[in-house]
Amino acid sequence: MLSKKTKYGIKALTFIARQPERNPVQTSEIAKSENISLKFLESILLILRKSGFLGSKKGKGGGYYLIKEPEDIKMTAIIRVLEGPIAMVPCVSLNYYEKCEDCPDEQTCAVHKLMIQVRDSTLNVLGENTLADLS
Amino acid sequence: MLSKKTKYGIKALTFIARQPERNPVQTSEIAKSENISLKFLESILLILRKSGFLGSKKGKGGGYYLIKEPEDIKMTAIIRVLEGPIAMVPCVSLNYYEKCEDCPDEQTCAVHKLMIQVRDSTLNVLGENTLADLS
DNA sequence: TATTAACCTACTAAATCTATAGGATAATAG
DNA sequence: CTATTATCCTATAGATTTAGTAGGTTAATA
Repeated sequence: MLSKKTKYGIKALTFIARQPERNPVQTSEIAKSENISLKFLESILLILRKSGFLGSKKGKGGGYYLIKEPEDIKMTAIIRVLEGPIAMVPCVSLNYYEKCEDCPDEQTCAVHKLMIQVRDSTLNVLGENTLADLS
Repeated sequence: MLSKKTKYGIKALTFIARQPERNPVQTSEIAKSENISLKFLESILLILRKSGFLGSKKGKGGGYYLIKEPEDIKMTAIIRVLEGPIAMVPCVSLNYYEKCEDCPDEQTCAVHKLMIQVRDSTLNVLGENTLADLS
């Protein structure tokens, strides 16, 4: 299941991407429009800024704005930052690999084999979609 | 992320499916071989029996056995029983649908559109794989 | 100088996950 | 009939994660 953090993050990014001008959008505006808790959204946008998706401006007329073009932001990148691994088991994760404690041999593990297929098909979808496709 | 419950369940089912004879396999044997807590595994196999994947026999020589042929057991069915919805958001789940509280209109929701694609590609993989493919 | 809005840290309530405990039930062996 | 075996069932507990709240600091603008 996708966490609310990730869900809200994607919604916020598409909201910002939809703006006609590249003017900064305030957190409160997004929170109100998308029915998201203001404080929770603040923390999410902060993560997205720190990880290079957003720029920010303080004070009146401030807010968050996209740093890159929407078509250059893949959904894989957003989800990896907010949700973590895309794979359903750590032992098939490309970016967050971890060995399974219980599993003596990955190569012969049934779950491993299956989850590689799931990962690849998911990566395919998320890699082909950009923020521009969602806006 | 896949829960350990689901992971162990799949491992146990493939273990049972791999048996040369259709003789019952004891929980303790699976637990030992697959490094799974015995009591935890007991509860998992119980679920799998109650949901129609396994039959059981008590007493000496007892254990669990497959009711259907491995090639007739799709991974979608197993995962839905152990993990719940395959979709990443409830609002695109086919078997566990729920409306999102925050979302006024599903049809225009960016997350919704994206997650339908992810769901379909995942369903495709899990629907084409059966227990026989993993054994 | 006042206002605005991002920035930052810490905390908390609730839910979920991963088991564990302790026994009840039913089948088989002797 | 009795002991043994292995499934069956309920309750509970510790750990982790999630989703959010509280309360303030910093920096830009008017």
